[in-house]
Amino acid sequence: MRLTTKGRFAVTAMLDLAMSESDKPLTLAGISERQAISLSYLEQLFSRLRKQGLVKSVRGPGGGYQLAKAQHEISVSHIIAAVDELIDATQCGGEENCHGDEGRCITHDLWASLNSKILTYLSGITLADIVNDQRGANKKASCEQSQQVVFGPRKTRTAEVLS
Amino acid sequence: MRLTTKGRFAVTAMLDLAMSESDKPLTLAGISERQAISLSYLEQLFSRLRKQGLVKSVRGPGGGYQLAKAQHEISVSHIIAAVDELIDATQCGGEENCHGDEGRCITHDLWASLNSKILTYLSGITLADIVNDQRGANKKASCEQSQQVVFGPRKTRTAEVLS
DNA sequence: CAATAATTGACTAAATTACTAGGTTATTAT
DNA sequence: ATAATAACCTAGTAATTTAGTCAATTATTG
Repeated sequence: MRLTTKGRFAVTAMLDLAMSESDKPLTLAGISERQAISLSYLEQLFSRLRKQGLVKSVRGPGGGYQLAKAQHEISVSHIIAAVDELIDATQCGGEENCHGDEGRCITHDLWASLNSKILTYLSGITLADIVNDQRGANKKASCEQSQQVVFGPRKTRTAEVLS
Repeated sequence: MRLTTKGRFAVTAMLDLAMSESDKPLTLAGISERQAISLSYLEQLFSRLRKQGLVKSVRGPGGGYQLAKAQHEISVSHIIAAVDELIDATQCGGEENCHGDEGRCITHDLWASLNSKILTYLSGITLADIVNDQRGANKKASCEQSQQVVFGPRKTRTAEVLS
């Protein structure tokens, strides 16, 4: 399980879909504009999301994308796994290079254990959870109050507007 | 908070240190061999880990690295934050592009909220937790506390094996 | 038919990852 | 002292991933 900006884009786009009150499909062009993600990049992401059965598409005028399942059935881990290439956590491949010396793979197992914990955690968070959480605990959503991570040196590299 | 192979390398290397019974420092060459990570790459990672105060170094023969704190004081999020560049979660930079239309930044906030929850979760898992968990000798399950529900109702979905 | 919007594929710049090479210091053992 | 050790540092580089462009095609609607 990786957690990169690519997955963040996908989650953000899916949240955009989830928050739509309309039962009509939303166009990628609209998502692109609202979330400031390039249209072509969204096309790549939604190609994977569709193949994984997370969204369904409607072609032609009035078309677009809709969630293929209920919000509470789509977890964050589903979305991230759909757009990320999956890599094997163990460098040794799991079998071959390990039996030689005993200590070799212990930390691999430790990481795998942690990894599955993270995966379990993220698979327990659905689109419905996030949307409800936001609607309940928020009265005035604006950008100013987006909480920042409080670790390490905050370099506050202000994101350039990369439209 | 990003979760990449780079962070995984760092966590793996720190686990290697954590599992050492010896009170003597461990060399990067040893970690490199045991964990199959290139020595020079480890040097880069440990340079950051040292500057963040997670490890301490001893130079010269018999030297190497040791944890700078107790195992239960070093969380996974500390390690990952130490080696990763931190990026701004909001694309708009926080101010400029947002006030125009209201819907623009809602999902940004949603993501930021999710992001901080992941961070909270990972900061609740320490090296001691992972090592104890692996040794099977844990009755405390200190990860359980941070696993308590932050969102709404949670369906404990078993993690699919995709990593 | 014309406009819309998904779908596909090939291609590219930029960034990040993972690693190599070659040095310099500080410390220990001989 | 000196030689070996191992951290520390700088620069570069190949491979991969990210993020995006461009150009076509296909299906649907009006």
